[in-house]
Formats: sequence, C-alpha cells, structure tokens
Amino acid sequence: MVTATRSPSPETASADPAEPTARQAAVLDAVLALMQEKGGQLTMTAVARRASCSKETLYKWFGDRDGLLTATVQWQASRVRAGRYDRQKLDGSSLRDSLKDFAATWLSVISSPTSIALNRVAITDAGSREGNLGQIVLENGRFAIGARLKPVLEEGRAAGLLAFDDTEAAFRSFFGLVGRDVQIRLLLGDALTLGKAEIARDAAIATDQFLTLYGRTAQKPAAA
Amino acid sequence: MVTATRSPSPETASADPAEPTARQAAVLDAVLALMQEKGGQLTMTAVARRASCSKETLYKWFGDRDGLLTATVQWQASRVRAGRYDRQKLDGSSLRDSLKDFAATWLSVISSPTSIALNRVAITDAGSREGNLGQIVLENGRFAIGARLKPVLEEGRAAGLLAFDDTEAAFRSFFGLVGRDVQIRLLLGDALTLGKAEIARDAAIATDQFLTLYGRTAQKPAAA
DNA sequence: GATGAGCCGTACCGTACGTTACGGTTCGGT
DNA sequence: ACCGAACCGTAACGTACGGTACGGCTCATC
Repeated sequence: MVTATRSPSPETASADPAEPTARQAAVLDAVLALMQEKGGQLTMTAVARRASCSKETLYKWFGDRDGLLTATVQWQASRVRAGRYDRQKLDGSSLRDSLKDFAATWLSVISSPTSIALNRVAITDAGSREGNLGQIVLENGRFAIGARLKPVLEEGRAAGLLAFDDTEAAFRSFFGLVGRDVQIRLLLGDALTLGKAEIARDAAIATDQFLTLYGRTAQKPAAA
Repeated sequence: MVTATRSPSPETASADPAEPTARQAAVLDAVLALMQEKGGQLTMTAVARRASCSKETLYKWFGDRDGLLTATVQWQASRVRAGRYDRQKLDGSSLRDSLKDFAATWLSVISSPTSIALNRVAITDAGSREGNLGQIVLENGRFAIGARLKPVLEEGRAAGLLAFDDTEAAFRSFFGLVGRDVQIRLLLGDALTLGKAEIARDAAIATDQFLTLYGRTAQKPAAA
C-alpha cells in the first residue's frame, strides 16, 4: 500500500490506490524492469539496489513485499489506459475499426514483456497464500477491457450492426478469437514474437471473424 | 530425472522420460495433490511427509527439486491421453461430434485443479531461471492437442467439409473459441466453475462457431 | 549556522527451505 | 542366520531472503 497502513504524516499522501510520488513511481518502474529481466527472483534487496533507495524506504512506503507488488500492478494498470472510443457515428466501418483497435491494443498488451512478467507474478501469487494480486490483475486486465468493449458492442447492436443476446458471451468470443493461444504460450515461455504488422493482421482477422459470427449483415469471412 | 544422472544400478531403470515405479508414481501423485492443496509452497519436506518417504529417497530418484517437478509434469501428461478419434466415415455430423469432444475434453482439462496448479508452477518456473518446465507443459498441453486435432481438421478439409489454407491458423481459432478467457481467469485465481453441462454447452457453441467460420457448408450460427 | 526530517547504504536477525548426512529398520538373496 | 541394498525418519548445514536497526548525508526551514 502506498503511504502504508498508518502514515504518521500526510506528506506524500493521497487516496489508497492513488498517485505515487515521482520518486515512488521510479521505484515501481524499477520493479517492473526487474520483473522482466530477472523473472521471479524479485528480491527487496534487488529492488532497493536497482532503484537506488534503501530497503527501509521501501518498507515505509509500501508496507511489505506484497504491498510493493500490489502498488506495482496498479501503477502499470494506471498507464494502460489507451483508447477512448467515445461514441461516434457508428456505421459498419467505424465499428469494425473500433474492434480492430481494441484487438490490436489487447494483443500488444498481452504480448508485452511487462504484461507477461506481471501476469507471471500474479499467477504465482494466486497459487499460494491469500494473495489478491491475481484479482487485481484480472480487474485491470481481462475485466477492464471487457467493461470498455461491451458498450461498443451494445452500441453496435443498437445500431443494428450486431446481433447477440448475451453481451458477456459475445465479448468472450471476441476475446478468444483475438487472444487465441498467445497469452498462455507466452506465459509458459514460448518464444512467440508478435510484430506490429503481425498484430495488425491478426487483429483484423479476428475482427472479421467476430463480425461473421455476430454481425447482422453478411461479412467477408477471413479464411486465412 | 527419474533414475537420476547416473544410476549405479539398473534396478528401477528405464528410459529417461519413462515409466516411474509404482512407488515413484505414488510420490508424484503426492506432489500433484500438494500442488492443488497448498499451492506454491511445494517444499521437499512436505512432499516427503505426504508421500511417506525420506527426502534422501526423493533426491536419489529425482536428482533435485526441478527433477521432481519435471517428472511430475510428465507423469501427469502421460495420463491425459484421452480420445483417439481414429478416422471414421467423417461426414458433417461426425466431424462436428469430434470437434465437440475435443472442445469438451480440452475445457475439462484446463479447468481441472490439477491442470491449474501444474500450469501455475510451470509459469512460475518459466519466469525465473533456465527452467524448461514451461516448454514441457506446452509440449504436452497446447501443442499436443494441436497435433491431435490438426489431422481431424485436414481430414475434414479433404472430405470437403472444411475450408482453410493454414491448418495451424484454423486450429488456433478453434483453440481461442473454445478456451476464450477460461484459462487465464482460472490461473489468476478467479472463482470460475465449469460444470459438466456447462462444458458440454460451451463446447457445442464453440464448435458451431468454428464451423460457421471454417465450414464449407452453411452452419447455423449459435448466437448465444 | 543550527535543527530536524527524510532517505541512502549497510549490517544484522530470524526463518524457511533445498540439500546432505546418518542411524535404524525392512527385506530379498544366499 | 547373515549380508547388503534400499529406504524411512530426522537432524544438521548453508544460503537466500523478508524485515529491522542504525549511522551518516542532504537539504529545507528558521
């Protein structure tokens, strides 16, 4: 927890899941960097050395190791706020573009070294103890994108462009078509690389497939 | 490694990734049980206590902790050899049934506590060190099912039931439609439960969606 | 210029765990 | 009956790491 359990002075204070100090942000960036480089051996000593701060400071700011990890996850989540997609005219073409953007953004996120490392840590944490890191990652990953995409889907339905009963089910199909085996393979260490062009292509294919399944008008199936 | 680096006597010997002794299998079952119950805290002492064997024996049989985990993964993989699907007449109906069975089997596997625990361990391992556990899990999971499903897809194409250029791409779409967000949610600790009926329903929906995308004849789209 | 808060660097403590060592027991072979 | 191999239970060792304590430095404030 940033500005931990009971901070005696309101110096760097703010709400609980809130803005870290610039210095604190630097520490969290160090954590992210170490996660990617060294993997699981995320030791407090290593973080302190990398961030050029003392362990005492780490514990004062974040409480304990779990608090540091939690703050790191939230810090990373706070900057993956890409794409707004406020309602536009919403014809078939703009809907398709929105979905493609969502798909490409999502593929970029899950294939980034940062996301992979973060998810690995969270999964490890979810496996043992009472760790809530998994839930936090889920909240800021899978569920966040769902919450942002569903309004788009429902606007598409309202505009007569899409047909489905269950928004959640439709989203999960989209999620599957886009992600396929990418995330699990990367998490398990498979040497799968996704370039920008590849992501754009896969996003387009997945979007077309989704429109084939859920579009009200016939779409050209992408039998790649 | 079962019967480790240099086994002085060929007592329980066999090939390297091969059949463990009944006693050794009991030990590996204990590891699997502990993985599910205790999560990450997979200590050698706990394994020895659970399996009623000495730590010395564990080290003699498996070399080190990594060897024990590797043997466990392979042991588990060796018994998930379900479904043969040798070529049959292969009309539209039997193809659909085969795909549905594949989908249901796969969903059952990835939602089983054993698979979740095993994948968590492998992902943790993939994140740190030189661990090859991730590759082993990938080999016996994602890639194994791909190798078994692709012939079915290609027979379907040969029979004029399916249309695709890239078998791998077609399989990955099927994989995504079936798995969607299930595995990542479970790995991250989400309380998602899949009953038999739910699995059967989801497998059918995913299969129909796949056939809509890749079937040569029109299929009824399942807009659930 | 003195004062005190915040922080860096490092030494230190306690514990958990991987790994090794050892005494005692069981059991198949001779 | 004897021998040796395999194995169990447990103690012991070394290390890594989370967490704490402390001395010294910097710097804003008065």
